[in-house]
Amino acid sequence: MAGLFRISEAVSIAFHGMGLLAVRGARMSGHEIANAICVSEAHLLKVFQRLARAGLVHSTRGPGGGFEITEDPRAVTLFRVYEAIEGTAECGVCLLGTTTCPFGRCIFGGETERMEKEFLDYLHRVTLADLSAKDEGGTNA
Amino acid sequence: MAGLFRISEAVSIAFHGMGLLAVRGARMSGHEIANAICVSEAHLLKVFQRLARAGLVHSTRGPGGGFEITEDPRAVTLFRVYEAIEGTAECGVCLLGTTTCPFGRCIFGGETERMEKEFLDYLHRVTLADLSAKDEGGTNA
DNA sequence: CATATTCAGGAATTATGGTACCTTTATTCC
DNA sequence: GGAATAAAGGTACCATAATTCCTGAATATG
Ligand code: FES
Ligand code: FES
Repeated sequence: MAGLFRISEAVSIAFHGMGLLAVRGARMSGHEIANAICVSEAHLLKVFQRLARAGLVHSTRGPGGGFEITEDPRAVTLFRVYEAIEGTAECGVCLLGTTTCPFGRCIFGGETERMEKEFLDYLHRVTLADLSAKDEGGTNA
Repeated sequence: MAGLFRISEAVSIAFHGMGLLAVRGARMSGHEIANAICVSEAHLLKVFQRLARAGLVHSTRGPGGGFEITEDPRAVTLFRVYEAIEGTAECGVCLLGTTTCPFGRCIFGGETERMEKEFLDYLHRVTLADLSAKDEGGTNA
């Protein structure tokens, strides 16, 4: 049940919701989105609230309202979505903070840093358009 | 301040503490270890309690007591330390659970799974002895 | 045997993340 | 125009996990 990456349910909801919006290409209400991805509507709403504040989606109130992606999905990286929810993701030098270490240098010797960077690069590279492209049998970076 | 990997402070303490014990090769009290790695003594004690229960260290009470590694450091992988603290670390198929997904297949297309596996492999590969070996030739506290 | 030292275990506290509920805005239909 | 309804915004609450604190038990020492 673990999951080695620090992906909260909130981020997962953001990825899935944004991906869905990108595929549909049309405005959807929070209720619709939550139903489509089988997730708590309350939580999804809160997540999209943050996405809206970050400017990644535009929200419209009232009947017929909902959320729509503001930019071209090809221009929106997963990293921006992640950042909107979790705040800035720095991949530090070490797994622990940079507090004084009993070892001269980091005992992980930069290996973990490299792997973190790899994940970060992935988030930077993949866009919402890539996600929807996957659904059409296409390939992906 | 983020850190992409789900490494709690507890695990970080376990890695550093065990690494230190491996380097020293001698019994150390919780107080000593905590001071050496600049970390809450209360928390370290709690962490080592779990390591003791998992059989990774042997604890001795009373004056002169403390903790010592039970096995050859070359035989103890970081994964076993991680597992002793966090419980079994499964790297699931997707970042979200396996609940119904709006997309036909996982939108991450196995990339994230591969990266999780890579990290897991790293934890399986590196032993406490490797950590101390890194220290040879470097400065140490 | 008294006493100091050190870990064990659980209780209390704090922090985080998720949920429920009420408020505001906008549309639609009389 | 006003009432009713649909939808997002915001706040307060709750659950769970992480951390600290406190008391007790074991062991060495004089
Ligand atoms: S900071 Fe201690 S090992 Fe990296
Ligand atoms: S389960 Fe939905 S994308 Fe992986």
